[in-house]
Amino acid sequence: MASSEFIKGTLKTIILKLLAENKQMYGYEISQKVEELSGSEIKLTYGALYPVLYKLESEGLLVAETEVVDGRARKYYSLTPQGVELARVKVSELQKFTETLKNILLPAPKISLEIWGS
Amino acid sequence: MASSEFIKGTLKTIILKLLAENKQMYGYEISQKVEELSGSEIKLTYGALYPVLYKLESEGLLVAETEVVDGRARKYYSLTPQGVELARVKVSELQKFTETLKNILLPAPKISLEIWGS
DNA sequence: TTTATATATTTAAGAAAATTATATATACAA
DNA sequence: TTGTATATATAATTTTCTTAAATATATAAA
Repeated sequence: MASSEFIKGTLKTIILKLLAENKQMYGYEISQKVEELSGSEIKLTYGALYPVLYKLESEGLLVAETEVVDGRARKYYSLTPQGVELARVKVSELQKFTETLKNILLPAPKISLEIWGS
Repeated sequence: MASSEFIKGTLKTIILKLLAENKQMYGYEISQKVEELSGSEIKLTYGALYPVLYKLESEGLLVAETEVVDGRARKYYSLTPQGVELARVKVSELQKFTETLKNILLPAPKISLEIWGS
């Protein structure tokens, strides 16, 4: 599983957003969903995904519930009220950040004196 | 100097972009420019900025030239041809990534059966 | 039947990247 | 002489991610 170098710092927010949207998801499902939504551009590594889930759980932002489906164990995660609120804040912050980034990455405005002079 | 957690992974690209745009900049100037362009949202820490500049230099992506201005030393950096090319590629990749992120962060489309049924 | 593929979680080891903190040095204004 | 702004450098630490490997089940193909 390869991934874009740019996810760094955004992973937690992406996970919170997906859980806010879907109420209940398991780890594997989250990684599939991110791949789908990104047109295969972003592929979460499990080594990154699961530790983030455990950390969010330890911080009381989500709760886990294990179920056995088709003979395989699945751990469903869902946001606590604090998790819902953090998702709201983080998504908003990240949206603002991407707007800022856009401004920085915009081609430099080439102000031509000839326009002003003509 | 505090900073948004989201810069992680984008710092190198931001620096390359600014240098591609301005031909010649020194470290302090880069940090000021990022603060200005981001409306003070992003504040680079020097502990992050300078090591990135040294690494880019060691990779042959930029060259440094020290000048003394007003009794203080300044190190001006400018891109090599390889640096110019990498800036082009990285900016393009990051723009694509922000578009992808936007799609993920978009509020979930709420498809109502009632619309289809009415 | 055994091989490959897909599903699903866990975790260790290491690398990369950033934060925090500190040091050094000059100019200038209060 | 004190504080603020300018300017670079770097060490120590922490965070975060990648890479890799282990475990386990279901199912389809060969």
